Amino acid sequence: MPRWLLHVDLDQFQAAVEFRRHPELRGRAVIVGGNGDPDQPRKVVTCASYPARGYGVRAGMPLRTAARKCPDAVFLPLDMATYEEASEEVMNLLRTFPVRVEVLGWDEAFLAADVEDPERLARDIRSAIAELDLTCSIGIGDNKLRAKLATGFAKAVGKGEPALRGGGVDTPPEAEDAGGTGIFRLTADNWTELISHRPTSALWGIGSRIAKRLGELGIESVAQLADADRQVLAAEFGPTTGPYLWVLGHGAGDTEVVTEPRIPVGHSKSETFPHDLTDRADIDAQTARLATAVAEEVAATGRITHRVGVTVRTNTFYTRTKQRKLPAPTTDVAEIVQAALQVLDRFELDRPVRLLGVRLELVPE
DNA sequence: TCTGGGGTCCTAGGACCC
DNA sequence: TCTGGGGTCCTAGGACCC
Repeated sequence: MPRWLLHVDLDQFQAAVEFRRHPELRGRAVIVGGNGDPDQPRKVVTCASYPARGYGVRAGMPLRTAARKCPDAVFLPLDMATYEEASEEVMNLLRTFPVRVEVLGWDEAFLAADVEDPERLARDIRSAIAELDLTCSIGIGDNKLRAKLATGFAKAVGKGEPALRGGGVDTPPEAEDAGGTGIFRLTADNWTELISHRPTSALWGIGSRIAKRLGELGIESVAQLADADRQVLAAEFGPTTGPYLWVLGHGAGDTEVVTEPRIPVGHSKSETFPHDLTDRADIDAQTARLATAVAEEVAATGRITHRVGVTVRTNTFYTRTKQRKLPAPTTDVAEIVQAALQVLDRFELDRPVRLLGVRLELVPE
């Protein structure tokens, strides 16, 4: 039987979870983010319901901007614990199917399935998820890249979303044929037709920076990337990244699905303060607080820290990170806090501080 | 309308050692 | 006196993703 990759992506996840306990909000413009106060500065939209997106509200947008674009929206505070629980529920449901599941985030997973009819499997999965009062879109592909991009087409159906980043709002004819099922298949057979004319930024793994640098090499479209000289790409982007970009252009990619949870390589905590910090004692105290919290969380997992990094963002948004290897790996919270303060001390700290962050890197298990 | 929080991986340059 | 390369560790910074 052929091996298929499915990419399952929950629709408007945090908003959808909120709808389960606030059914009266279904179909309304709902914006989840911050503490639920649209006037809260320096907080952004985590998830906007589809009706809210109709007003131009997007994830990552300041809450105040969202409030202006959509004054009638209902603003809800983030409730991470509830989303995490809902995510677990979904992932466990996916594991009941004859598939191997790789969790990609709270609202996404890759599935490897050996089946003849992947659309039928996808329909069954969508029905099961509907039983949880949630909906999802499913991309079907012959590798992870194509499955992931297929989800963009699946979402475009009936929701009026752009099919792909930078890809415009055109919906492929096949998607129309699918009748708004929220399922789409992208393979080597339709890759060229659907993807090759799109900008390189439509690819998963190519962001705005790399797209810009490719553009400077005269490479704008996916087709041009596929035809590019690998030597040139390697010279510009390095021996690993360069050839990898070329592979992306061909729609080739990984098919391996890793079911084991990934072992974290680090753990961090950062905070943007409602008002900039100018007092050195405050900056020290906040750094110590973040370091304590993150060190305690790491200690609770039994992992050992061997590097400590501190990030400082000033009011001009200038952001820098410094880090230090510890003399010896440790789980001692006080030692980690001291190390963080010593790293902090290497910064100039001559401007108001907007954000502080502490990151611990962990000894591999 | 000023721009969140939590991750991963790659690259480059200097130090240091053989 | 002057000059090799290779390998590894360390830090800074960049880029991507959800």
